[in-house]
Amino acid sequence: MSVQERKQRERAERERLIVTTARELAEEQGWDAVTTRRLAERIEYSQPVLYSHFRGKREIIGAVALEGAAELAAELRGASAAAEGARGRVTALARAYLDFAERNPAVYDAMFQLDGGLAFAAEDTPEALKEGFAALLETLRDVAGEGVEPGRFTEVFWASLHGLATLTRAGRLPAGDAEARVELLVGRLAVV
Amino acid sequence: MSVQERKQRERAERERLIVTTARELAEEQGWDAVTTRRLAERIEYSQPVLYSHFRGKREIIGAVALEGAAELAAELRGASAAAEGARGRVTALARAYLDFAERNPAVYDAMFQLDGGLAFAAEDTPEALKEGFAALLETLRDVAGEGVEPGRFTEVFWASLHGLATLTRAGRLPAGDAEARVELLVGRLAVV
DNA sequence: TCGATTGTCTAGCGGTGCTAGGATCGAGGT
DNA sequence: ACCTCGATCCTAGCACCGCTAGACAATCGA
Repeated sequence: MSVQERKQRERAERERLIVTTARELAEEQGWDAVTTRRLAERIEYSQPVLYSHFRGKREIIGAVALEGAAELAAELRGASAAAEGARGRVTALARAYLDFAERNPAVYDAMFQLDGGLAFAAEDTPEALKEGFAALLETLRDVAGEGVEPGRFTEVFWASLHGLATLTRAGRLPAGDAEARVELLVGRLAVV
Repeated sequence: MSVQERKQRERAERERLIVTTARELAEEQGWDAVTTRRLAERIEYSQPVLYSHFRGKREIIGAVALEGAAELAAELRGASAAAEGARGRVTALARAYLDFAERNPAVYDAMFQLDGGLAFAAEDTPEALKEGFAALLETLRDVAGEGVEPGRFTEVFWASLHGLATLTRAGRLPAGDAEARVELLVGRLAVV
């Protein structure tokens, strides 16, 4: 059965190749440039092989989004763990979130702007997405304040970060004062 | 010169027709359904006439966005003016903003999610967009708090609203608790 | 060694945004 | 009243998109 195992492994590797290539291409030239033809050319296969791994382009975006969600969750946890004090952890968390969005705009788009066919806030929400929310919740629960549900507080805090991330990147907010906005946001929302 | 005037008027009317039809179609079936062919068919002209009014689809989206921005600014001013007290005005403002986004999802997308080719936070930012920001600023300056630049506070507040609006509509946040989130956000951000 | 299965490709479908070039029509001058 | 000519609009088509059917080659089990 070693042959089948090898084939299965090669197949899995190719699937990884597709996802990472899609991500690279998206980061390089934006998601508009990620066409099935270009993607196929980059991985040096024909278009139809993409459809033997994924149902369509949407699912490829979803795979990139999932990969990104896992990374984001890990970075958030790392940033929070490295900081001191409740307030310090929250600030580090917010910085890490915005930093991730800025360093991986295409991945961030795949997660939150584009339709990757992923379910949110539902039963069949993929584990990686729940992990991301959980990573936020763990740190934010300490600063939610009296009588405020940690989950709800996390939603609001997350939404604010998301708004800052998207508006900044779209040029809707002046790029320079990002740090000042974070300070203001954390200072007001977090109850120390 | 009456003939030329009539033609000019008819041309302006047709341009209005294009924009309102694009908006209708987008609200009905989403922006993906707004193709130049469908749009042309609805206004009962051929495709190329669209390009005699707009440089391309992007500019049509931009025109819808501009129209929406003017409406949003007016609604925000109205809501704020109808409420009592600094805190009450801010809450009314936030509700009005989120309400607009929910009632006009396609227009909101045109303004903030899609590329309408509009400049933000720059010199050549269209008047309607500045008006929208100004409408927020007028009410929010009263609750920015000591030593906080009203403009920066408005940016943060706006970003939070934007995050709530987009995440809620994309199903990323549970739909039911919108009001509770607004209360929490306003209660924390606004300094009364 | 041979049939079956698996894997991959070529070619093509209907759709997209956008444009070139020809037909039509009406205003203005003679 | 007619004719010219410019503005206006449409037909047809380009290159590209996501996606798929069907032909073909390679590999496996008997």
